[in-house]
Amino acid sequence: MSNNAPSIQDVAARAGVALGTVSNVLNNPDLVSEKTRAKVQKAIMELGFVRNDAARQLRAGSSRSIGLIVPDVRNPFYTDVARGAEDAANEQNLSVLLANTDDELEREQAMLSLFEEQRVRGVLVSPTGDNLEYLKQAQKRGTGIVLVDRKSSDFSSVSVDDVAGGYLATKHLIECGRKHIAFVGGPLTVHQIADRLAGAKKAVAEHNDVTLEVVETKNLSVQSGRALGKLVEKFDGVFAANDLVAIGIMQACVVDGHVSIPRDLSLIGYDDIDFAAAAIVPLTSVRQPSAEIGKAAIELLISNHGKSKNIEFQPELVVRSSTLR
Amino acid sequence: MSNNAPSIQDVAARAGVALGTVSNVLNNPDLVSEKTRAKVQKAIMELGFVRNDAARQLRAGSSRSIGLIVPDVRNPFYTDVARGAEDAANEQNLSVLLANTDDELEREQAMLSLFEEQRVRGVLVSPTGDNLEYLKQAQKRGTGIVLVDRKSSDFSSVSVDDVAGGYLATKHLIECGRKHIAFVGGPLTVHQIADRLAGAKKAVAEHNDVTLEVVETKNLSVQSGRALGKLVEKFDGVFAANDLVAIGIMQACVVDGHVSIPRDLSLIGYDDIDFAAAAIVPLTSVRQPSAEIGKAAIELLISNHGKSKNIEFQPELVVRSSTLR
DNA sequence: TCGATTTATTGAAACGTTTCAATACAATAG
DNA sequence: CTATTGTATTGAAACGTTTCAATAAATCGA
Repeated sequence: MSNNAPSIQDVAARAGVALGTVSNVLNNPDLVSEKTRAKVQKAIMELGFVRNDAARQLRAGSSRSIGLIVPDVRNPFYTDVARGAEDAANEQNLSVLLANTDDELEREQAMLSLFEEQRVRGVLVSPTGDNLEYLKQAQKRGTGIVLVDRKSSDFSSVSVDDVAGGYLATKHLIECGRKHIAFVGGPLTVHQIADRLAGAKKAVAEHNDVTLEVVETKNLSVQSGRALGKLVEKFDGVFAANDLVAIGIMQACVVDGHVSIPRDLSLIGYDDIDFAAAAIVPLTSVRQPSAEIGKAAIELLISNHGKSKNIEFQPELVVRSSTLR
Repeated sequence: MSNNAPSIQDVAARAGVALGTVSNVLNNPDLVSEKTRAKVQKAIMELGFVRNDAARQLRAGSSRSIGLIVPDVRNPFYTDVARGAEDAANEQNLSVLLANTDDELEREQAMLSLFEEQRVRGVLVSPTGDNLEYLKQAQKRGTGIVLVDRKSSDFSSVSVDDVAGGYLATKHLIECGRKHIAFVGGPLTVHQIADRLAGAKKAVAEHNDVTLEVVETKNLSVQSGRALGKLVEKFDGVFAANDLVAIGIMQACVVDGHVSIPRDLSLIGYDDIDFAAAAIVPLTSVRQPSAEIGKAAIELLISNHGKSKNIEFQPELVVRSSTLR
């Protein structure tokens, strides 16, 4: 930015009015006579005046942005959440700024600090780690925090019942007649993943001829799934902790060639992203209402008057070819 | 944010030092003696002080954020670009804030204004429309602008030769023996799409027994592709303007059932997103170096001293099953 | 015509930082 | 012991808005 951007003062001088009048044109146009308003507008145009938001915020105290911190922008689930949040925010004339942490706690904290320093209206965050202490600190300082895709009694939150989702998925595999099931995903320290696994264990526990094995991955990317390669051959059913991993596994099977889905292997994912339906073998998945999650989170943030509130959606099984018998 | 967040003044009082010293602890720690620094740090902790970025920026003039405006966050191509940009920015201790416009010019302008008012370090933008006038205005006002995935002599830019890409794709279809080719995508007012079409026309013009027909869509989403349904039956080759549309078309064919890819129809997409390789039929595509584009754009923005500079990458054909003969 | 009311405009004060010239103090050299 | 240099600390000024009490101008009623 050039060092001498025109200020409200400059506009006032050029329009031949007082500085307060320019401010009124900007913020309370109906307090200003039509004639004066026109003069000021003209001066604004001619000078190319752009309001300095830093000064505005400093004086007015509040910002019109909301921060959204996600662990992986490349996961369509999160961009779907973001779209839902955006739509809800735009209705209130607020903007959503998206920040990516790449699963790194350090970046998560840096982004939170950035948003706190910017005094955003609030922050929606899908925390990657298990320690929410620093989020509590932020909340204590007065920053509105809403947890997304994660539940905690200390914050408002919008989540999906991941235990139920894991149970649904695994029960479906069992109903397809599968006996040797693998749960693929990680790191297991991630809450959502641990919950999905818990649900899976619950379903398996109801049948004493079914086994469940955990194959932990570094993260939930297509690459992680693909890297497993033949590892899946010893199983007849795989529950992947999200669709990206499932798609990766599917790619590995196709390259390998001699594992056929769903004949040799039933595969189920999680999230039901748009691409699940378009996969090599259309992927059975557990649907989370992503856009609604984003929308609900914004509403919670805006209406939050002290009390924290937890919204939990129920997941839904979407059966496609990858688990047909 | 609670109305009375502690200020530097409060910290100074508590630590028993002057306000300027606190500022130095924050910005020039080596100017402050170890003893004093410790006292101040302690006070900061105890009060839960968070620097007010608005005030900081107002006085210091510069921000540490860069805006990135994309037409569609749900298109993996753009999130890949974002990741590249982020990585490059983080190296310089800068943050990238992502804004989505959903192909709406109005939102594009609103987001640009937001970033301008925030006096960001610069804005990377992949403009949706054809009229770049308002971007020129912003540039004239002093905001650093770098065009992404779009070329113009008025701005620095990082683009890919879309005419060459369109040519590559179409030539490949022709080499597969296809005679009745459809170009699917839209709106054609979008520059990239028009260029890809131009490339396609060029390739077709070299053969007098090949026809090219344009099927215009409202946008480049999976839904748009899927909505076409049987429309594609009259062609034996389809060049989709991006992978999302191609995947949608593929879904429609699979549901329909009696169009087989690649036997009846050769299908090629554009962007080579991760999911292309994982599609029902692995999708041939034209690869754009997305992360490199983001990285180059940041570097251009940072090093931009007056002169505008255009970087153009060359696209690359990635052949998969959807166009095997 | 005059006071009362409404409407439009004014400009000083405040927001919380960074900056920087001024000052205080400590260490060193002669 | 003084002069010089270097190191730490200080606090007023400035950044560009919004806010708001005060004033000016216009309108109205009788």
